[in-house]
Amino acid sequence: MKIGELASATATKVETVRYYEKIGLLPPPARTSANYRAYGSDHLARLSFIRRARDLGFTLEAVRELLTLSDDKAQSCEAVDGIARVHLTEIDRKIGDLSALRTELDRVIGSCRHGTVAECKIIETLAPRRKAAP
Amino acid sequence: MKIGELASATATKVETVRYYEKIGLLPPPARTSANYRAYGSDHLARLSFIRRARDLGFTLEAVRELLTLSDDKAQSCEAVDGIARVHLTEIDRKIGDLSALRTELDRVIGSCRHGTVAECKIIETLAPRRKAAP
DNA sequence: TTACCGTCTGTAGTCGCTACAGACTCAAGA
DNA sequence: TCTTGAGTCTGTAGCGACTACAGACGGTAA
Repeated sequence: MKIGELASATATKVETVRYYEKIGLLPPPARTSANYRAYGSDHLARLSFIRRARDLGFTLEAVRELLTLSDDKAQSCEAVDGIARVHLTEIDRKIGDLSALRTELDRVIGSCRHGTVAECKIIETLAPRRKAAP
Repeated sequence: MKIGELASATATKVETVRYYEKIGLLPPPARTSANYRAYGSDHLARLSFIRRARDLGFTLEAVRELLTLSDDKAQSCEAVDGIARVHLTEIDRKIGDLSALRTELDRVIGSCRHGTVAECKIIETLAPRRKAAP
């Protein structure tokens, strides 16, 4: 299959496929006589793996590790589990951060009395001239 | 005050302060005879504003808008409120995405039977050879 | 044949910094 | 006085994960 077909089969942009090849995540495929990339089902499987892992928020570096690990079928999957767990912890941290942020931003917005900028509580919160009431 | 003082007063790195100047977010300050940047309280206030807005997750472009708006004190603060609300929506979207991701990743990890990679459910989920049971 | 895709390579841009390299200025201690 | 060491200067390159071109070539249908 050609790069465009592979790309649409995996919901990836053509440029991204070439990028993955460039950084060594996807092996260089054979070429047609016209120098077009010719992919097989192994490429499709590998790219699907990459995209799925990316969708789950793994970094490309983590994806690279997962790919290496998945190549050694006899090995214990502890390392795989470890990577996933680290990633889960990271996601929990991000959710926590964003939730705190949300609360704060909500408070800031809630204080808006829709007057002029001079009396805008949002601006005031961002740039406290004097200490705001606690 | 010198750049290092300004930086530590706002919990910013020196390089970041210079970066903000370069992209026009912070006006170029006066210079000492030794060509050191010499900041005043206006710079401190403006950088504090920037940092606070950044802490709340606004992009630099949004910060730029907020700064422009906050300069016109007579104007209605509707635009300010609007930017904040758009940002809040964005945060809600991110939290939703991450939560869905968390559920999915948790499911994937929960399926790990700690065997070999060949039978690893995590890898299997990422690279479904055949359709997995629903 | 002409139009219009798709593909090729290579490079530069995105965001928000961060990390150098190599030169300077300044203040304090021996 | 000399010498450290820390701070500052400019400029450039790097990060992650793409994305967007430019300019050339290939393939196909009307």
